[in-house]
Amino acid sequence: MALSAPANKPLCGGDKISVRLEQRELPVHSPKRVLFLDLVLSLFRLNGLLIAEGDAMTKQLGLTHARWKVIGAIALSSAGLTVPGIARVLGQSRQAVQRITDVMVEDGLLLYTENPKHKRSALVTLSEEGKETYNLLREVQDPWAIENTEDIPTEELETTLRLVRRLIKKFN
Amino acid sequence: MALSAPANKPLCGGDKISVRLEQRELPVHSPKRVLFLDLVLSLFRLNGLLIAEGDAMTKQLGLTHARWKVIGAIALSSAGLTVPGIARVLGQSRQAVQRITDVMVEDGLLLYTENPKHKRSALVTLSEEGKETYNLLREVQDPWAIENTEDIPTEELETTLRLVRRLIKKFN
DNA sequence: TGGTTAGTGTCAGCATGTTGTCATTTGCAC
DNA sequence: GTGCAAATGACAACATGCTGACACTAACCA
Repeated sequence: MALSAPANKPLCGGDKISVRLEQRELPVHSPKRVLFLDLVLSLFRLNGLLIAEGDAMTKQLGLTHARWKVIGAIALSSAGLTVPGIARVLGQSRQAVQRITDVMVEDGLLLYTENPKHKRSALVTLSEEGKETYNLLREVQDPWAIENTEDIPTEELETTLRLVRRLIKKFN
Repeated sequence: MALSAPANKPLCGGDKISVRLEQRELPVHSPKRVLFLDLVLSLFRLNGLLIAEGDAMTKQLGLTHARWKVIGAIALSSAGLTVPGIARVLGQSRQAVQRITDVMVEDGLLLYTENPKHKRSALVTLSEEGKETYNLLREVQDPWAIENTEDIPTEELETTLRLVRRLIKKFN
């Protein structure tokens, strides 16, 4: 096995090794089933790659993927979000989000502000520093998004997004 | 916020809360860019949901997502895989895979067998118990795959898979 | 009003994954 | 054959995420 991946980077296939869903020792099923399982496996890989992309992209900003996800969620919400609210948006446990936001408040990126609708559950907002960071995030994220979509037809993006949303709804 | 998610489950939105990529305080960009960022966020959520699905599906088998990913990768490889090989297939670091396989060997699911091509790097194979587990895995996975695709046109699955693969190649 | 149910904060334990580091082995070019 | 770069194994530190548990608060209904 002579591959050229750096020793400590996630080794993200795509080189000589590629997995196809072969049918071995088990009866063949519908091609759609194979298609779907193949898609699921590919989604796992794409997820990892996207996180790696984001981390590389935001390393200079001192962000990690957990952090820019939170910043993005807050920045995109018009109404204001609580910790469990962010968790719902990101599809994670509230405990996981709580831990991240606690550290980010300590680091001065976020603020807990009073929530008129709930005495205990504070609203999480961007501090001035957090807003600046978000703007910097946008500055690297936008060119990245544009660059990666310029050769992809809008219709394909729409079809994919629709299917992904459909699956999300299904598993929700 | 009156939601009905169990207290300790990943709170996977989709209910009243939905994030749309609004443009606030920043110039509007191409709709494609918004589409793409929306897709990325959705993929994060779908990834979490798929893992949760898989975990729920395989809980009775005593598997976790890290484990059925490994079992699946080994079962689908015709040539035999080393630890770094599995890592490449799954798009993860070899260290992470090594830890999982070590435990799975201890648990009797996997075997390290001699690798004629490499003195130090053993081939990871399924033990008898591992093969049984894989068959059980297939028994729950296949109906799941069929159930979740019966109302989705094959062409959409193909378009999505193609796009996902394209992105994988791009980030690889 | 009082009670029940759901949502939230908090702490702890554990599983997973990345990165860094270093020694050792392989493979390849010379 | 030698030497070097890449691959691998091994260990450690750290970030992230899930689950369980328990107390407290909010919301809702009879």
